[in-house]
Amino acid sequence: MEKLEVDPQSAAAAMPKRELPRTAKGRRTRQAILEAARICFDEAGYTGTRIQDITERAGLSLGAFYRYFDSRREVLLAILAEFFDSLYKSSRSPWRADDPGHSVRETTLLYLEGYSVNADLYRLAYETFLTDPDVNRIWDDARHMFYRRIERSLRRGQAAGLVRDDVDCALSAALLGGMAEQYAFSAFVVRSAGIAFDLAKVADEVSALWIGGVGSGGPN
Amino acid sequence: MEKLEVDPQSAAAAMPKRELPRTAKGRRTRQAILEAARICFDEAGYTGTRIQDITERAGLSLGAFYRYFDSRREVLLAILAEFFDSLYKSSRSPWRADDPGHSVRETTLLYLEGYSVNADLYRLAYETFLTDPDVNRIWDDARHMFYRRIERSLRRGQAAGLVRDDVDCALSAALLGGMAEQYAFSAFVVRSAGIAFDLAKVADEVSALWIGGVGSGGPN
Amino acid sequence: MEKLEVDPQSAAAAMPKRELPRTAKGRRTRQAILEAARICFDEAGYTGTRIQDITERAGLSLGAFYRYFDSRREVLLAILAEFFDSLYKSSRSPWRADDPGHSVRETTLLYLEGYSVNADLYRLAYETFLTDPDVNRIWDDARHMFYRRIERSLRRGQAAGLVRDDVDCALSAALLGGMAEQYAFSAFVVRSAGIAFDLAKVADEVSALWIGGVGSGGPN
Amino acid sequence: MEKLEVDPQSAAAAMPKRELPRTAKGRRTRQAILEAARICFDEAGYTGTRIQDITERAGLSLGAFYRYFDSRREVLLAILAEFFDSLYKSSRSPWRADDPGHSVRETTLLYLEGYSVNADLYRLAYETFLTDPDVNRIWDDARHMFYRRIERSLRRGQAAGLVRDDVDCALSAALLGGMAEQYAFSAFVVRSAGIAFDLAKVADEVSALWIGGVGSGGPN
DNA sequence: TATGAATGAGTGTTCATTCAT
DNA sequence: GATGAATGAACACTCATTCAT
Repeated sequence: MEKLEVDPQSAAAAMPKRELPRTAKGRRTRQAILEAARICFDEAGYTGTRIQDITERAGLSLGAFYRYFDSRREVLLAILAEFFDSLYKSSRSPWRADDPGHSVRETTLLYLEGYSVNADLYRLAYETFLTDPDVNRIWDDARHMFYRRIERSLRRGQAAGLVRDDVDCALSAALLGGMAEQYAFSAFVVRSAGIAFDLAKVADEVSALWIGGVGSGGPN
Repeated sequence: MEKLEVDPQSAAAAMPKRELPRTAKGRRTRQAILEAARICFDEAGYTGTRIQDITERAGLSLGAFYRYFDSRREVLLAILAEFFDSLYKSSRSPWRADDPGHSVRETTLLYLEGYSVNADLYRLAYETFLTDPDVNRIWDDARHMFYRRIERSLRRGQAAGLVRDDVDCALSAALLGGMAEQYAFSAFVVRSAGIAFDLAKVADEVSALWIGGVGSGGPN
Repeated sequence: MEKLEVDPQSAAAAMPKRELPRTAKGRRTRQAILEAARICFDEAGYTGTRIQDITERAGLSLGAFYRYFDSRREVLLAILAEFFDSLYKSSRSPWRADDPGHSVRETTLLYLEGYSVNADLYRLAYETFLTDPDVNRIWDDARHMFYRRIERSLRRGQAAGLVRDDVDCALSAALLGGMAEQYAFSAFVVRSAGIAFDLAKVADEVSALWIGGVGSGGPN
Repeated sequence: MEKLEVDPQSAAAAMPKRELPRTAKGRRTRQAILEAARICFDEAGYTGTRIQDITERAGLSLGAFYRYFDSRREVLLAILAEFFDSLYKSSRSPWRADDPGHSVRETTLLYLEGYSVNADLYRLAYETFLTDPDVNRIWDDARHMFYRRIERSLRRGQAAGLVRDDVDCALSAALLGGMAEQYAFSAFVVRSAGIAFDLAKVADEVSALWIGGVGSGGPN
């Protein structure tokens, strides 16, 4: 049943792939460019990064870039596509039906920690999604995969009598999921001074709000 | 007591003010530039808008721009500062202590509607806040004013026994407020196909989650 | 009857005209660029001329170029279109029906002299017509206007019994016209050492071949 | 007497020869490059062809090119030199002194057909002769060999009383030869829509103009 | 002999900004 | 106040050529 999540329209699949370099040296160079680009984007932002900045950091000449990518944008997409793709794959935490609160806490904590570690990529996505339809799409796909997982949990909860019947699972999933997402945004992207809590505490609070918010008041 | 909200660091106040034009004609021209810029930013994004695009749309020569602004960025800040400033002033909906659910619903709906109407400005903020510290600051200020209002409500609720005592009001305020904000983001900025609900229904659901999430189960 | 020659598809008319500069200064600058370009193209060829060469020779900064033209190619077309257009207008030498030999000599001499004076533009055309369809077209149009004039003369000659009836006027016009054109090509474009005759002598010989070649042997 | 035609300055002889590859495989590769280049030049023009285009079409790596040629220009010269050299050798059609008209017709037709078959190479020559002195020279040499053959015929004609004594043989040869050359240019290089006659008919008309143009009116 | 990775000078083009009118 | 011409730094991208394997 989980197979439905293997979206054939997945992020990476949609890229206009230029075939990978044949030699090992070429593959190493391509990788070096990607890594250098990620660092440059993090330091100076996407707009603030020139192609030459990337190649310089990678210890390459300017021209080398164009053997592997057509444009700065293509690097951006390669980086983000791979990242969002990895989210598809890695977002598997076991769900304990007997203890939803624990599961929510666990999932939320993992999510926040993952976000924190990759905050530079989220920042990159925020900087570019408005002007790049492809970024917008692959990111939104990832987001909805995340929401759909919550939605399925809510439905299971309704079936088990743990979740109120009047809850609209799709909408609530977006709202509940958005809670953690927006928190991460404020904390790790905006880096707002006003939002600096311990992640475990945040996960606890999210879990409490969630359970209370949708819970039937029945056995939880 | 509301005086605390009159932030001396308020958005508009922080702008490096060039004094307004003396003549009425000058003021009209300045305004025309601002309006043209907002349209251009909406159509082509901030990065995609050249100063000449703005003056052309305003029916002016390129040189005219520099009589009123030093740079495109200054226009951006003038537009966003004024907008976020207006949020400070307009966000006053009466709070009915006897019916928190109604108040949350009402406030949320107003928020979403206001977001929807000014979605172009939120988009503009999303495009620029990462590369422009001033945008980041004035936007984050506005956001926290919003969160602090929620926080105060929660504290009042705790005092009245309506809100569980173990709720961390500051954190929960951010989480609950973020729920609506993230929804608006998905719906009006990302314009995600997967997020298209009736705003009233969203407000209802937000209210339900909210009340359930923090409610003491006592008289609500 | 001559109005038929006013080809509405004329060269200059087909150009994607960017409107001329409004101010006198602007018009002078545009003209300076055209003149500088013509010299550069003459000295270094079209391919050997960089846009910066043009602006430097015109005493302008590089950026100035783009206020008046979108590309080097546009300058090329402006120069050649105007030139071939002027050929349309200037190619009017009176025809003396009583002395065709004289008329041919006269017309040929004018043609060769005009070619010689503008040899740089013909060279420019030869360098570019194969890669630029517009150059090919406007030049071919000019050439055929030239051929059609000969064709009309031949038809008049046939009507007057001066030209053999079995002469195919259209084909012969191209062949006879081509004689002078190819001579000019060798002499002024190729600058072949083997082709250096006095132009008056060439005109004489062309006339003799022409009259003999198509003449009926009747009263000429 | 024909020895005069063995031009010691002959085209191919003037090339800065890099010795041919030793192995059979090497010779095949070199030939493959030449053939690929000819096709590329035909399809995209000389300017529009990159060295990589050539090697790709030849099924080789980019680096392979430099084992056989130093530059794109050298390939160009190799192709054109060989072609114009072959013209030297092949342009031998028997001359029937008793029937000059037939001979002219025959020679002209062969010339036009040969031009038509190798139109791509003539186009290549037209694209490059202005910027490449070597192309200019080897082509002009070929052209003048062609003219000199006509000139000799005219002299023989004068000796035989078939050609008017006042004809300047050298000049007339260029003019008469130019007639066919210019026709071929219009038809096969410019590909002008206005010039599409049957080649046999063109040869007929050329012959008629030629005989009439220089003929003494004596026994022809 | 052949490969394909790497180089870097060269050039077109954009666009914020200044300035004379 | 307004115009539009002029500037020039900045950057993307190309491609002939070299070289290690």
